[in-house]
Amino acid sequence: MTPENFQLQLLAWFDQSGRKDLPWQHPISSYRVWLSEVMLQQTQVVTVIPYFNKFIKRYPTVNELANAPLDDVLSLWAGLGYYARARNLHKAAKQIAKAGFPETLESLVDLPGVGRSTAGAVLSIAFNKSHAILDGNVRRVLARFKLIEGWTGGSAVNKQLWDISEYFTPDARVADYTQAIMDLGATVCTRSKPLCLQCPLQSDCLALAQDKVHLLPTPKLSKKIPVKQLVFIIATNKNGEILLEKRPPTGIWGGLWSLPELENKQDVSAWADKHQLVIHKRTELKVKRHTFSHYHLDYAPIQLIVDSPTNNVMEAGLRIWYKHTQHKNIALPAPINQLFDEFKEE
DNA sequence: GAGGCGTGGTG
DNA sequence: TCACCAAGCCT
Repeated sequence: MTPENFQLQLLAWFDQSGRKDLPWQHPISSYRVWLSEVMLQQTQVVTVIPYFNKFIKRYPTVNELANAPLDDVLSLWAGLGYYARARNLHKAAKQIAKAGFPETLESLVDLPGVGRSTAGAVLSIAFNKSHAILDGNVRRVLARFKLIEGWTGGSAVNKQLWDISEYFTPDARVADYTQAIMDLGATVCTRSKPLCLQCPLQSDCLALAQDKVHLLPTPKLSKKIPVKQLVFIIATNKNGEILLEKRPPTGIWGGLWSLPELENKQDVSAWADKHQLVIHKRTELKVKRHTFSHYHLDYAPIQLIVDSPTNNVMEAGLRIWYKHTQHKNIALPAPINQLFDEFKEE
């Protein structure tokens, strides 16, 4: 199938069945497309929509995002995951505010958090410039259409797919084309139960012809992920406030606020002594599991009712007493938020 | 190249 | 309950 034919079929399908009412499509701007593409990294559309709307409401322009404190940005991002994206977004916004919005592949990839595929998406969708993308949807569509076997993350297969993606990317109507091929992957050429009978490319799809659609793209060999254990301290003072700690700027939940952590529950009293807290009551809650992409976390919440001396100066900026029943404008990891929600019900 | 980095939905 | 998955990027 020629690229022209491929594009024609895809665009005709898009005009009929593509998604044209996503929040970042009205209106289209470089800032809105960039923001949405970063949020959509490894994240589904339905999850992103409310976060995108919150961000646009709070930060209508990139300048307002650039001038916001990182803590505020993280608090809006809380729950969306992969928090390096928020930290990079903020850093990139500052660069854009100073130097203007980049309009070339090289300058876009220079932004933190923007790789080749995100850059291609911004250039094609926001500027209608002819650049290819290779996200999960496009990988799946192209791997099937051209019957490319082998894990698509491997360098050889990866290069092959980029070449194919560039080969099919048109000069005209690139914005629609890019949206079209992603939409096709998201709604027709899905990982499980693909709707091949509705596909505009079915007549030339090699995987369909050989009945190998369900085998492609080849999944990565899965490894067993480890289990880590720790104790979360829920220390509540007489004002009903809970002690929170600021996490390091990088690593898991980087830059967010979380509960103090201990390796095991024998360390609780030593921990309390260290922070000059007198324990009045101690309750061990049921162990729960939170699963990350790369490990399981089995955490045992231990609730402590404590007295803390007046003027108990916490390390500046790294510890706070937090009223979880009130304002929520603080960045908490999802499982911590869930834990607090359970408390509120009582 | 391989591993770190979230979360919620699904079968 | 559990493995797997979804619009990747960075080190």
